[in-house]
Amino acid sequence: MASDTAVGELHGSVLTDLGTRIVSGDHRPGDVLTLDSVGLHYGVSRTVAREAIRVLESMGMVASRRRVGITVQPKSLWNVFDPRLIRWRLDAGERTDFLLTLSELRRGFEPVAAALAADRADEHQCRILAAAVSDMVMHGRSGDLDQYLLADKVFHRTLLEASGNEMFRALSDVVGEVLAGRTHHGMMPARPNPAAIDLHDQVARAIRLRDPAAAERAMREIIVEAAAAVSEPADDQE
Amino acid sequence: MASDTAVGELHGSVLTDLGTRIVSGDHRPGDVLTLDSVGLHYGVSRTVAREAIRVLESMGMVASRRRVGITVQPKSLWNVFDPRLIRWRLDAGERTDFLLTLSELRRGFEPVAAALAADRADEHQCRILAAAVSDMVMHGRSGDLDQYLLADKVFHRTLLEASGNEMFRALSDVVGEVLAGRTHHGMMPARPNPAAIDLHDQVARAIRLRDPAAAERAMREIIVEAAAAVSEPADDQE
DNA sequence: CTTGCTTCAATAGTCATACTTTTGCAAGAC
DNA sequence: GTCTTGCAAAAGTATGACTATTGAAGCAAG
Repeated sequence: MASDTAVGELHGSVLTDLGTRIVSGDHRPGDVLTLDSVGLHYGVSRTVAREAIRVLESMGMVASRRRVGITVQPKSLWNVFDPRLIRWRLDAGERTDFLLTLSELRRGFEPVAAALAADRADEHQCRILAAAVSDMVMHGRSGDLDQYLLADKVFHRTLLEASGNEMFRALSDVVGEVLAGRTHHGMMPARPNPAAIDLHDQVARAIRLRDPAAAERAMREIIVEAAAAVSEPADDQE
Repeated sequence: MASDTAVGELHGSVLTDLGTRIVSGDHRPGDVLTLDSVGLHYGVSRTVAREAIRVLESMGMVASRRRVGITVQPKSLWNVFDPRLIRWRLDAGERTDFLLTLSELRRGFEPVAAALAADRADEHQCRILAAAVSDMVMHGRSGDLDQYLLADKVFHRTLLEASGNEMFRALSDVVGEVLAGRTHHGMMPARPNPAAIDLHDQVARAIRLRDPAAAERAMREIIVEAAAAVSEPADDQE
């Protein structure tokens, strides 16, 4: 049955499809499914349907009750930090709005992560940060936005790692998505703002010099600069 | 056998017990289970065992592979923002360390949430904030720490709600736990610092006056004050 | 007409079993 | 020593039967 798909992880595909449909508004809060309907729809056994539903339930996206069925839950109950859910929402239509939400989140934690990194980063991490900045300078000059983005991601990921706080580390992908979203949605000047790169350099230096306050301050300015760049997209001022 | 869940939710109790055991180090990363062993251990069918494992897998805590079994994953792969996981870790031995991690997180996002709330809070939320502050004053004077904690929680929860950012809102429970942890671990002076209460008042006022910068600044000072209070526990200076 | 009780049926929850698929490992072939 | 082959362990899937819960309809009493 349904053997045209890669066998061995049926529950996974059902989960992904159901999750995507809920996120995209295909199934709306209050809608009711049943195990049988799910099994029938996807051509899978109840066993598989149950496992997919169980995971969605653990993400707060559905609730299942006897005699009633499986109810899609309101957004306010979702585990919005679940990486899978974040992925689905980025892939769905609300991408731009959601990127804004994630940006606000980033604005909150990244400066603090920088401060912590200034206390805790090791030699190796400091070197990676410096190298990333150097790459940003190079690819910023040449105007290679893809390579620039890559270096930018390495910088921020390393910084969050160096913060020594596992919660911050877990948000690396979020920051990566925000950065990627910016470049891939024309919210980036054709040539990265040298001032922004300089701020990254300041952060890296402050971390190496074990100056939390300076690191936090510079990181905060990075975020401010990014927000400003978004509001006035292609305004060249270099 | 973790009977905190009623019958009819066997998978839930298995899940809770397994999760707790993993968090508490009873099962360590690299350890291998099998569905049969789980089923046997808890006296449940493979179906139920599978569902519990599936959820743990979705939390990044285990990975299951054919012919190998179910492997406990290293901490670095866990979905550390999952509310259930947070609960388990708070209940387990590493409570104090973990509260510190959460405090750092809070230090990051709560000032930003305050700034956003200054833009977005509605009349009703402003009133709740003011009422919470007033309660804090009252119970702070009378020295009723439990009631004080309650008002404090309401304040912060309302503020995060008012931020209008669902990610921040989802962290309400984390902040609540941090606050509760502080009072229940003797990290609180016998009588709350009046300066701290005044800072809460400043935040509430700044939000009502639509002054994001002031709200953010005052909230940041609240966090600083809290950190200072922890480092010098019973040092009365009122 | 309203209230409360009873019955019914829909639906999730659980279990046991049989079968399929993948894959680590060991034994043998070269 | 390296490659191939085959075996068995374990998860993945499917099915059917049974249990438990519960919303709702129907009925009875006030």
